[in-house]
Amino acid sequence: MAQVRTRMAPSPTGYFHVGSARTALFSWLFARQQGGEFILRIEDTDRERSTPEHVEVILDSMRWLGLEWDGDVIYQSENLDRHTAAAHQLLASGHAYRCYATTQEIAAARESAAARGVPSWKYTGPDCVISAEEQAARAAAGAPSVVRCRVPRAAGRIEFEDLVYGPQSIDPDEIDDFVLLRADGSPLYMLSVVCDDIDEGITHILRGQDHLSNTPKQILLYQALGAPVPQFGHLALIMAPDGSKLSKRRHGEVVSITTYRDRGFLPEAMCSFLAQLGYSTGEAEESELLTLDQLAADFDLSRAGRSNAKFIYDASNPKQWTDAKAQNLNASWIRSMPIADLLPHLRPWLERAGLWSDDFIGAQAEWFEATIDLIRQRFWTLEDFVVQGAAYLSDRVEYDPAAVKKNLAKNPRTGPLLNELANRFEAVPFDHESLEAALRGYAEEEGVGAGLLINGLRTAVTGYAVGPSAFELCLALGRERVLHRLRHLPALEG
RNA sequence: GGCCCCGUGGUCUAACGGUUAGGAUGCAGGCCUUUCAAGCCUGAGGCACGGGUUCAACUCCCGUCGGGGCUACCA
Repeated sequence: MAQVRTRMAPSPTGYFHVGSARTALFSWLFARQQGGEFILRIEDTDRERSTPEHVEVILDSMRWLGLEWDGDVIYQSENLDRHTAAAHQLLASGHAYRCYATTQEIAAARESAAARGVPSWKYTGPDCVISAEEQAARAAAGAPSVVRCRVPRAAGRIEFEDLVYGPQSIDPDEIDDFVLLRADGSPLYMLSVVCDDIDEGITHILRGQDHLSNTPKQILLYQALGAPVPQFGHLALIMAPDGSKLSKRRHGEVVSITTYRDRGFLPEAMCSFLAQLGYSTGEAEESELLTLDQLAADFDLSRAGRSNAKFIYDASNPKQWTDAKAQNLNASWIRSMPIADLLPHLRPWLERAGLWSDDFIGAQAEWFEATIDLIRQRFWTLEDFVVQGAAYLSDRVEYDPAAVKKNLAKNPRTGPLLNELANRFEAVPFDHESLEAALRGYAEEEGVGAGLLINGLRTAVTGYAVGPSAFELCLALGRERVLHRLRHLPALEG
């Protein structure tokens, strides 16, 4: 039994599409589950778009997601000679032929067929548009020609078993004698993919459902080339909220994997989200927070859905910039994963924001971890650690205007009360019980609700209206910072 | 237009001939009360439609409608 080998074959477009990421994920999981290999091939034959930068985006995205590939990255552009050689082999074996009809002539034939009421005209042979004599004349005159695949129309329907969609059966008369080589001799996608997949020994091809109707043509090519036909598995597509195809052009950054990385997503969250789009993790799974290893362990293509999944977001609402479920999963991962696993993801963010200290993994490690654990319970992205988190990890406080207004500025007494609260805090042991007793006692003394001071305290020392329990966070912040911030409140306009 | 694929609450999904159609997310309300984009509880919300087959259909068949893909000398 040959070893399973899957591949991901993206073309460098300048971004890595979430749908591509999902295909890559499924291919990776399948290979992993089968104990096989997963290959990455860059389909860089479109010179315009294939810049090194564009390739890097793909590699970065794949690495970030944790989808490491086996062996070196393969570049399709390096195999072009083999693709044209394959076309010549097909020409020699009679599986392909030269076509001298021009695109205009073919279009005209198609139109007139439509005018005659022929529902679907196909290019079905060398002389279906121009006569054999004319072909010979053009050949003799050295006219340009393309190489077309000779679709075996008498061989009956083309059949295959799709790993996701089940049995497929296509009438060859529904397929044109498709072009293999352009007039300039360059190979087309249909030929190139098949050649590369044969060369790389790909056994299972998982890709978007948009390739389902290309499959019969490719099967024909495998057969004509005398190669074993791999197994195909097509994955339902990810659609935009309005049901249209998700595209960078129309839908923007939300479709790009690097956006998620840059906005503080955890790759684990992205993978578990992608895995749940159009796929159901087994009933045995209690949690939706599955790691790649857990996902791979019982990966089963039969649980892949056949209907397209919508990706719901609202570009006009900052809180819904991407799918709510994705955000929820990210928050869940951030809040529940072992601190030790979270740290490697968090550290670069803190470093970039100038919030990192080596003491966090040294002298202050215990405090640091406890603090992270405390504040992450209400965080949604890694970015939260450097915005709201700054107040806990440094002397920097970012005051949220709405919070200041609500908890500090609204009641004119708040400021002075908090200033005095600093003195009360200074006079007692710095522990939860003492602080709470001091605050409540002071509130009673002044005839104000404890809530006024508690909420004011939270905003004064963290900058935000929401966060952990006020006393707990004071302990995390430490005596000096709390006292200092209570004595140096932000400007209270309005 | 032709060929192909799909159709369970807003969204992601479970149930594969007999369930009060389950879960998640989102939404609404409540609790907590010192906050909430936290936590806990409750609630509203679904089998696209019409025919069959069957004692019995979300589950099987046909049709309709709806959505999507492909239909290039793009990938």
